[in-house]
Amino acid sequence: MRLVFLGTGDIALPSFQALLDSEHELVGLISQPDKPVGRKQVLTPPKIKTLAQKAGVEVWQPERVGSAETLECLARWNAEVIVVMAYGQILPQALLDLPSLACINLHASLLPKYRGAACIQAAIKEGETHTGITVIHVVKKLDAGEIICAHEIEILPGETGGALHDRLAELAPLAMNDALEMLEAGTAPRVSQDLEQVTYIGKLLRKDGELDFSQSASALARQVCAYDPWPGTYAVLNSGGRLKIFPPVEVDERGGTQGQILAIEEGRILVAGGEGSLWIEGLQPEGSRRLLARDYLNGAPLAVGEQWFLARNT
RNA sequence: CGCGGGAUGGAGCAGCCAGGUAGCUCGUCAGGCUCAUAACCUGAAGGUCGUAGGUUCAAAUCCUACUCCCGCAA
Repeated sequence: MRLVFLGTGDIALPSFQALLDSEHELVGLISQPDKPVGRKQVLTPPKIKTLAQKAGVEVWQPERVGSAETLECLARWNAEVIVVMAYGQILPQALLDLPSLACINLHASLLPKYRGAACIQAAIKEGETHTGITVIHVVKKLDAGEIICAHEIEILPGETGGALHDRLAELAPLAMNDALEMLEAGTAPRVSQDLEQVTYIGKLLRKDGELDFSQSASALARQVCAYDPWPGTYAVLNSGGRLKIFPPVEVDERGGTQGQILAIEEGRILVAGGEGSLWIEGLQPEGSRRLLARDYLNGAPLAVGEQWFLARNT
């Protein structure tokens, strides 16, 4: 089939590569414009753009995907199917109508749960045991289209958002190929999403990584894992300032005053949450680099019983 | 020129403001204690104090420039 790919995020890389390696004719890539990245704000192209250019696939990076030029470009490419994954803009109806067969989206959750941007992290944070890639028809409403197929994987204990992201990236081409085969054969199902089950997850901000120690230790642990490496999690120190917390963390049954140090053993620090407590092993003070709790303790000795993190009453 | 913190033996920090003997908690090594130990005791090794200039009798400390690391914001 004649295909066009819309994607920006790294999670789309394996799927894009799979199309390059396939029998299909990949005629173009639409990706977000190069963006300034990091502290130095260096203008960086999306990796998928570099990959496309190496493979000799035409690339188009519009500011707005609904622009007249973009629609002209797409019309010229004349795709049968448009494949979208982690593109980062809402697609206008005019664009959805262009492909002769379908415009499909690879979404990194088991829809209808976790529509939206931070679906991978949400699945871990909410304590799901499974997640996956869902292939849907793109409609104007975000992630609301009919389902073609879904591939499921188990979320491993203690798995981080980053690790799950990478596994879902590798899973995506399998789901995509299934969907493309069925579309080509004309046997693709169109299953409506159960509206009762719909949840929506917006973009994550750095601020979402703040740990609230009135939450149960298991909820805190899931948050730490889910938000690694982005947006990361931090605790607000009782003395002011922030301390980043990294996985792995371990839940303990012991309880105490929220934010209080209950024990220091084997280079790990046990802090009380709203219910149970959390063993912390990796952390990073402001202005410093990432440390093991063991090393941190050498320079900033903490005592058992000390109120380390701010207790929240909410 | 977006705002801010930092660079001191192998690790994490203090010392800097009010210049004058290199300090703390660990680690390493050796010895001791012990049935034994990651525990305890004793001792030792290990540092051009990020780089380059400047001020001074004297600079980790004050001044200037630079390099690198990090937090926030984007």
